[in-house]
Amino acid sequence: MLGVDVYPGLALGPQRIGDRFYRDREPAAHMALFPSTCDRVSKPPPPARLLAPPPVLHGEPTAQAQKDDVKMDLENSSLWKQFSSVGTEMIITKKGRRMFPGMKLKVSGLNPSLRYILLLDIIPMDNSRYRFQGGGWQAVGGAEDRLPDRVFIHPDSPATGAHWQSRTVSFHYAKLTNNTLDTHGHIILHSLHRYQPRVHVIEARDMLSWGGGQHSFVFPETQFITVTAYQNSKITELKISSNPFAKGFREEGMNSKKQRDARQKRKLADMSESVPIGNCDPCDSTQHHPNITGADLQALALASLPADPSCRFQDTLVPEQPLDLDEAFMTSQIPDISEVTNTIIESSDSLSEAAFTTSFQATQTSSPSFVPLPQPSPFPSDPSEPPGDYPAVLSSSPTLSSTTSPSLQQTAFTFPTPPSSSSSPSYQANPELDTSFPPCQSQEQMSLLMQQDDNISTGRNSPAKQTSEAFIYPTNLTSIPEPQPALGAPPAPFAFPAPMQNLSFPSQALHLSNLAQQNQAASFSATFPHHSSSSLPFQTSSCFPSTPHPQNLNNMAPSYPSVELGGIPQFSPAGPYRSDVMLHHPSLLQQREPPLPIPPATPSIYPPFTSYPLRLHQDPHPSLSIPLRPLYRHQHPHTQGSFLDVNTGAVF
DNA sequence: TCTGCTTACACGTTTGAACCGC
DNA sequence: AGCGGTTCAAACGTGTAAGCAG
Repeated sequence: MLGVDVYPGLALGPQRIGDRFYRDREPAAHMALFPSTCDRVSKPPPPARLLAPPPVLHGEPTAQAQKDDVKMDLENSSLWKQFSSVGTEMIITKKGRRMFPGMKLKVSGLNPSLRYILLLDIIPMDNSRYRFQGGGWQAVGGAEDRLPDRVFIHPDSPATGAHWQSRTVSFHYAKLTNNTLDTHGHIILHSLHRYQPRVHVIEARDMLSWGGGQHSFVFPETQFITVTAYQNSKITELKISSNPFAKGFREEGMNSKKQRDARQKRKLADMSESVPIGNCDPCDSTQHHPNITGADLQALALASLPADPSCRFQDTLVPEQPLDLDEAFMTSQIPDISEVTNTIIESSDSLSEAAFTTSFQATQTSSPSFVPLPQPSPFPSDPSEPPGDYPAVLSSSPTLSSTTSPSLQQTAFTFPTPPSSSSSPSYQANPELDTSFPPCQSQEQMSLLMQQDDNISTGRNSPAKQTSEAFIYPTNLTSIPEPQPALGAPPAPFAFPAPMQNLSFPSQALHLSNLAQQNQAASFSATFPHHSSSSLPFQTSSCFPSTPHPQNLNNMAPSYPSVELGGIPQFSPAGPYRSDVMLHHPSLLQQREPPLPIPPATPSIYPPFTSYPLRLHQDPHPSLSIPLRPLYRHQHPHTQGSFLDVNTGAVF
């Protein structure tokens, strides 16, 4: 829908033709699975029937909620927060570049016997393009057109809940590229844009009824700005110090600047062949500075980091965007039909969808723009001083949108709600976060920090203290203005299990819709300062939203329509933090409350994003996928994950 | 001239095949 | 023959810097 419905140009572009199954490192395994884009363009897909908006749970989770209380922790959260405190940059290259830090996750709450598919997708944070100016990132214009949406399917998918919960789930094989013609299936992003990764857990009950439940997780500290070359030297230092592949660039490494300079000098000397190389070269790597150690240099690098751990990225709400998953593709990923079917556990009461969104908290500013950062002092005098943070880019924070779909009128609003301390101990005051980067943090301390991170990954430490749980917000889903069938249209040719009766099954391949340019419902946004009050329970967490204080709620970005907050109980300032889970269940369809009043539209320099749920689609011709599934598995016994072009089909 | 992107480069890490011993 | 451990080389990942394009 992105390419076809929203960006027709993309659908017809040359990159569409090349989209095929692709397995990384084995480009020979290209297979056409879905009809060509042109074919699908000529044949409008069946309408998508959306999941009902989930009920917002208040208070203690219900028994139903507990039953499917899927949680996800970001295990290397502390590392992410280090980068986020500076302003994470991700290199994107034509050939594709891995993310660093990677997404290391711990999943819990899954049904051990059910199968799940884990996906990673990356969505733009706003409609802005950024430039690094004055030591900070500044929005300098409108974003480029949205590129083909692709998702990365974890190579273990589908696997049982027991499998996912027994280990750390890592998406480090996922690659980012700026090549719009990429045929490797890497996730295509624009340079100098701001993105937010999302992780989706999709239940795959069996071949024909996957998608019984769905959970999406967003970790605000993982948002980043894409670059082709690092702009912020602090990010470079952090990457070099923490990425094992970049060890060569550390001070003690052979590819350090000192060593490189020495090599270059030697090279020049060899070329001249006239000047003998002596041992007195001050840049020679064989000479050491006895008083400067690697720890000192690293400490100096760390000291230059801002003392305040707050995120460099401000807290724009992550726009919910749908990930339409075509069953034809998803089932093609299931290697053993019988095995899957044997594991079916009919649970008609299980949730069918849960959406979790979150946002970075915002500073106390009404500026909707991303202004230059003040240069952080390497030796801050007052740790409590509000950080020189990025003012918020409040593209959709929070959003309130509704659609006028004749068949399913739904309302969605998204707002930050930090989890409760009881359910998310990782949000407790964390000394590690509090101290952030002491000016003279030693290498030993840093190593310990890293080790803690490793311990988290290996489960040696209590994740409750070391990990960051995904923010879970009560989020109603926005109905996607899919093409609706004409009245009296024939019913769908397939009957699905009860939990899927309210799903839509267009013929589109696995599809991540971008509705940013569709008719948008009104949105409102607000800032959620994270250092506004010492009484806020989560102020010590660098990247966590703070309580939506009424004053701050009133301090909304002027470019966004206002909303009557009193009509939204979740904005009650007295409300405690808690992680709410939204469940989609057919039985709740009839219990939907009327949509919230749409705030009056006001001029906005940042077009608000529509709130996008993760949508499940079922191919009306599932047989297409059957022969390809075992074929794929046989050809790719050692999978490293699958990339999927959600517009045209799967690429591995 | 400036900004952003591509490419070659050198280095370190990862991975898997080959080899060896039990 | 099978298994486990070690070694080694190729592939891969990384940041840097020069060069190019707009």
